[in-house]
Amino acid sequence: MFEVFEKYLRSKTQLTDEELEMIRAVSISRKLRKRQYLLQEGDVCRHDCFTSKGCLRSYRLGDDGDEHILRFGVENWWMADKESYNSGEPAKINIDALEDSEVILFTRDNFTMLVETIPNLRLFMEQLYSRAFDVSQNRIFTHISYSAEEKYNDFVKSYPNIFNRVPLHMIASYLGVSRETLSRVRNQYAQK
Amino acid sequence: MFEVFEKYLRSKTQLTDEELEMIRAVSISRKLRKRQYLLQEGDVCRHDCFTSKGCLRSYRLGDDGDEHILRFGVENWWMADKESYNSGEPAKINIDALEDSEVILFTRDNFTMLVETIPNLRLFMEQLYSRAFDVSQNRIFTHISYSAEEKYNDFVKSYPNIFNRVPLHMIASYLGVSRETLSRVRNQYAQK
DNA sequence: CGATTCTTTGAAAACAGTCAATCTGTGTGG
DNA sequence: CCACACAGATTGACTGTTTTCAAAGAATCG
Repeated sequence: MFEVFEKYLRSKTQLTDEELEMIRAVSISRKLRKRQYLLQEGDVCRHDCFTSKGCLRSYRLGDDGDEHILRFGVENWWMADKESYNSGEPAKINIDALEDSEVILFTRDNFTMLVETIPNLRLFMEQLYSRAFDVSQNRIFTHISYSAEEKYNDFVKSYPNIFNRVPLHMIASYLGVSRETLSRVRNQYAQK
Repeated sequence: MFEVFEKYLRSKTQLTDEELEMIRAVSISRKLRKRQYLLQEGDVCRHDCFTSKGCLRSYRLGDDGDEHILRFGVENWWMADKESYNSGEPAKINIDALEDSEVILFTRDNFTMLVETIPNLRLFMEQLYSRAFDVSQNRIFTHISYSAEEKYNDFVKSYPNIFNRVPLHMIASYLGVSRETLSRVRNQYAQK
């Protein structure tokens, strides 16, 4: 299971075999069944999670009690509640598997040790964080300026591999519109 | 003008006098008149900007041509188009002053030199970035799960110092609702 | 096949946006 | 000091979009 992660790292970084072995040594491989939790609200997020196979999502419950999907994560995506992971506070979000999945986990202590020992890994992770931030900022822009239809089209364009893989009502949740609205938006769009 | 920034750093970090002097040496102090641009769409964002006095905003134009406010920045807040700053690509956003302001600027090269030389500064900036990311993620949650009224109340609660300082129609833009809707929402709320 | 999950559709209600007019306060120039 | 312009906020009437509720039609899975 580590092979996928190793391939990912080799394609994105210039790590040596020794460094990769060091990473492997502290990695934790896990299988997740569909619908299985990786993190539950109230627990502390103790791991950063790389998805080597399958599909995860993170979501948070609203006051009304329904699920609002924050992110999806497929192969080669990272997933964690960074807020809880960094602060040690209980997580406000849940993470679960939408498909049978395989993940690589790292405890915070181990991962901190790795980035402090391996400069190229630190560099890579910093690039990753700043791109994650940019993505987040761009998503805010879509929310304050796009209509439901524009948000859907943008999503399909940006994440074709996710959109044809997760149920539509979850995309609706991710976009912040009702499933009925998204269904209508999409069918009107198909007619054009 | 550097004093405000120095005070900020002293309160948040354990930097030595030598380190602070090193930072000061590469800092650029600028005054901005109200309505003056710090960054215009299409230009490359060459500086990270600390606001020591006044109020800035960043915004991006929609296809329709109107302004969508991404962030406000008052005293002790940082402001930049990180995407352009890191990539060297032209900025998609604008930054301008809502009040006569004073800012401290750092070029990317200088700031990189600083964080690589001063471990405590690096640590502090990393904490800053991760909190900025958390804030960003939480804002996405408000956009997918809150109504206009809830978004307004949340904003007032989270940023009391900004809400009583910038025009209402800009808060509306920030929240992604029309100024008329926000005006109504707020007056209904006042009646309770 | 039966159960569950997912998607679609219709009709009504709630919500938010647009357009236009008015009101308010502020500041500038004569 | 006044008149005027200007930016900001509010209100009303109307339109359009989105949600909600309810039902029914696909698709999937054990």
